[in-house]
Amino acid sequence: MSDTGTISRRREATRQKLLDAAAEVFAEVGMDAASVETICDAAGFTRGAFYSNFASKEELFFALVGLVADRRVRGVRERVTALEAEGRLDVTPGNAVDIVNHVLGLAPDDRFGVLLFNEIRIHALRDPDLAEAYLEQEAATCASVAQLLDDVASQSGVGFRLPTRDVARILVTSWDSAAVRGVMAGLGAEELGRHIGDELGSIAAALLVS
Amino acid sequence: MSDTGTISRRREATRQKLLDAAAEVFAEVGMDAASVETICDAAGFTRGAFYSNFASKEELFFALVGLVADRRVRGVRERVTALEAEGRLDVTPGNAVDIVNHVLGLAPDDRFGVLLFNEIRIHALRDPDLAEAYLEQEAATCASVAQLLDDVASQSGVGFRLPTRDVARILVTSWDSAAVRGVMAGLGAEELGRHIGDELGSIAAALLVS
DNA sequence: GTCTATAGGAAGATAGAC
DNA sequence: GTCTATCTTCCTATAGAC
Repeated sequence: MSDTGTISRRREATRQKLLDAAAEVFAEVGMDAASVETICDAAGFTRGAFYSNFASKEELFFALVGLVADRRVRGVRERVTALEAEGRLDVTPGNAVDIVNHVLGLAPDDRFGVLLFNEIRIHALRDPDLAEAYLEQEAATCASVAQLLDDVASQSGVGFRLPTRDVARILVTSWDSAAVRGVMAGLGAEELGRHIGDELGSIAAALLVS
Repeated sequence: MSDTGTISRRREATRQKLLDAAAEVFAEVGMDAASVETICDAAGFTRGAFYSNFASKEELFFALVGLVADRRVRGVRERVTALEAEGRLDVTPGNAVDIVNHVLGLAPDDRFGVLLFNEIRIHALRDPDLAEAYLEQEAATCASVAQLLDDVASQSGVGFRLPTRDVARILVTSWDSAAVRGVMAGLGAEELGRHIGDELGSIAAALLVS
């Protein structure tokens, strides 16, 4: 049992290292341009270990998409719950941005996350299975944000010009497109965060009604 | 001179066929997964003709990006000019959508355009040269839409809750994200158009103030 | 200008050693 | 479980025929 556990754990660690390395490589050059060997080099293994853990590059990509989607949904959910647990939330045109930014915050400040996310997106556009996972993840994210907006609105006595569900969708998609523009413009981490904040700020302000 | 002209024209036609075929293949499987041979097959040529016209797959991709960006910018500009030339424009929460939809309308209804556009986008995220072209194209598109919004606002005596430049950006990016969601959901041409219209409609309505 | 033929290399995947 | 060796396939790019 100790043996099985150890073996299993080592295998799991290898798998994880391969997934992490793949995430980086996929983000940097894209899934199609990434060779299995490059991924293995980055993870510190050879192709033998790779094929002992994954049937193919595609299978690894699918697994990775599941992980990323899960992490994002769970992360947003946790941060929303944490914020709500803190008690009363003041919302103003000013800090609404920070709140959304913080809640979505999975890599708002780094190029890597944006690249990986958009790599997944383009493949989801072509593959029905991935599309389903992508849409589900986005819907879950928006639902969490909408819940936060509801909560914040009732506590602060403010309202929105649209159903919170729609507001959430606008904020989430605007966040993404602002991040894309920021990365393309070559912004660094902190500039990227500020840039996204600015864009979301004006939108949130316009949709808020007190 | 007739000979030179003919040869030149034939060459140009071949180039164009290759570019069209490449657009389709790139949209369908992505630039990295697309082989030169697949593109040639789709265009009705062999690789010899390909390399006589382009130095590499990358060069063709760059040329294609330029074409697509140009066509989009010019198309939007022309439709805006045409609309303004028609004279007075009534804008209401209802038809604002149709106007934007029509103006952006380069392939609002087909999967192909959305795929190609997003394929360009992901590569622009990784290549500074492409990024510049992409951002320039987006800025030009937004500027045209903003100009239309200005015009429409002054003629209809309505206003927006944000600078028209920001409104334009929100509409353009929302249009894109709605299109992506629509394609992922497997919507057909007419459904896709309606879906985008619905999403933009509520946003436009919320940002409009009379 | 376009085609056929081919060189040369890269990448996915497997089999067996350790 | 991981590594080395290898098979096989596919692709880019070129050279020369037509």
